[in-house]
Amino acid sequence: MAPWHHHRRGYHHGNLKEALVEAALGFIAERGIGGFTLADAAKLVGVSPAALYRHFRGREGLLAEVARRGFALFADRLTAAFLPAGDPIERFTRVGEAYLAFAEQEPGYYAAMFTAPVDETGEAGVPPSLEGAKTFELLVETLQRTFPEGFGTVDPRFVALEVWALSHGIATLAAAGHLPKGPGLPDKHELLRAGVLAMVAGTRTGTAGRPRTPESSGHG
Amino acid sequence: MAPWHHHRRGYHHGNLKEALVEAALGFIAERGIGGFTLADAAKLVGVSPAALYRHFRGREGLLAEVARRGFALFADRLTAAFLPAGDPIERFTRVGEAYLAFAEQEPGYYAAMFTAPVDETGEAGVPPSLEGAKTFELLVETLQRTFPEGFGTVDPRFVALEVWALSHGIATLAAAGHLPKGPGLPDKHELLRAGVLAMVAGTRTGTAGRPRTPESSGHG
DNA sequence: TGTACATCAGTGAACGCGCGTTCACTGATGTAC
DNA sequence: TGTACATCAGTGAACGCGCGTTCACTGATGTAC
Repeated sequence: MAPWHHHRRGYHHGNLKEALVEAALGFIAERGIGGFTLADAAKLVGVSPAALYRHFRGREGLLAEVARRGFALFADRLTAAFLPAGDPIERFTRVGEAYLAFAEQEPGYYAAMFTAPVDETGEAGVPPSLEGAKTFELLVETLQRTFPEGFGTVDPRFVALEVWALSHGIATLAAAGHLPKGPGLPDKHELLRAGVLAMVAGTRTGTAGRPRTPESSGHG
Repeated sequence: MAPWHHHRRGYHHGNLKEALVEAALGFIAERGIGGFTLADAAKLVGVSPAALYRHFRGREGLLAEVARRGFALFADRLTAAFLPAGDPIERFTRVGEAYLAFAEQEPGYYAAMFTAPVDETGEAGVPPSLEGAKTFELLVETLQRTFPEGFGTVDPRFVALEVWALSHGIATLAAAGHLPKGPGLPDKHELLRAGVLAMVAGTRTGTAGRPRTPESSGHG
C-alpha cells in the first residue's frame, strides 16, 4: 500500500490533497460527475468534509483539479504511445490504442475532462477549452509526424479533428453501453484502428471528402 | 401558445404528462441529466411535485419516457432526411445533417438517450441498449440503400458503426464546447460530411483497415 | 539543550436548503340510472 | 330529466435525508532562540 493510503497518521493526514483527488476519481468513475459528492469523498478518505477546503476552493475546485491532471496525464499517455520506434502507421495506431485505453481505464479523468461543467445560467462554463486545445495540437503534431507527406490539399488539422471525433465517439458510446456488439461486429479497438486508416486513405484519395469552401460543391 | 401551455384550466391540468415531458426536456438541455429535478419541473408546469406520480413511476420514470420518445423521434428524423429523392450520397449526407441537427436542436432528448443511467452499484443500468440497437439497424439499412454495391469485403454494419461513432463524437464534442474552432477549421457539419465520405472512400479502396474478424465472410 | 511560539491542517457542529417520495385528502368530471 | 356516485388527477403538508459550505476551534508540527 502506498504511504498516502495510511488512513490517518494522526491529526494530520499527510497527503490529503492526493487522497481526495483519488477518491474523486473513484466516485466519478462509478457514478459520473453529477453523482460525485464532496461528503462521500471526505468520508472515504476518513476526514471531515470541511478539511477539503484547506486544499481546494470547494467541490468545483476539486473537480477542476481532477480535469487539469487528467489532461496532463492524457497528453503524457498519448505522447508515450507515439514515441517508440516503428512504422508510422503503427505508431499512430498505438496512439489510438492509448486514447481508448485512457478512456476505459481512467473513466474518472475522462469524465472530468469531457463532461462540460455547466454554470447556473446553463451556458457552458468552459470556453473553447484551453486544455482540450492543447490535446488537439498534440494530435495534429502526431499526425504530421506520422504522415509527413501530408494529405494532399487537406489541412492536417482537419484530419486530426476527424480522428479525435471518431476516437471520442467510440470511447463514449462504449462507456455508455450503446456500442452494438455481436458476432461479426468489431470491438472498439478494431473500430478505431480501421476507422482511422480508412479516414486517412479516404482523405488522401481525395475524390470525396475534400474540404472546400462551402459554396463550391453545389449539387453535383 | 399551444393549448397545453394554458397554466391550469382549473383543478385538472389536462395535459400534465406532456407538459412534464416538455419541462424535463428544457431542464435537461439547460443543466444536463444530473441537473434535472422533479421539483423544478413541477414548479415550471404549475403543479404540485406529487402530481407527477399520477403519470410516471417517479423521476426515473419520467427520464425513461423522455429517452424512449427521443429514440422514436430520432428515428423519424433520420428516416425523413433519407426519404426524399436524390443522389445516394446526397441522401446519406442529409441523414448526417439530420443527426447533428437533432443533437443540437434537441439536446434534452439527446442527453436523455445517450447519458447512461447509472444504478446504485455503478454498473450501467441499460444493457446493450435495445433502442440504440434499433437506431443502429436503421443506420445500417440507410447505408445499404445508399451504397447498394457494398463496400468490398467489408460488412456494412462495420461502416455503419464507424459513421455512428463519428457522428456521436462530433455531436458531443460540439455540445461540450471542446471542438476546436478557428480560421481554416471546419464546422461540425462539414466535419461530418467530409468524414463520412472519406470513411466510405477509404473503406472501399480497402488497402488498409479491412476488418479481419475470423468469420466475417460467412455471415448471413 | 529546552521551550515558547507561529503556523496551519483538520475538527465537529451547525446552517439553510432542496431533494424525491408518501399519504390522506379534495374536488372536478363523466356517466349510470 | 336530475342526481348520486365512482373515478382519479392533483393537493399540500410532512418525512427523512444528504448536500455544500461556514466558523470558531484544536492540536500536531517545525523552528527560532
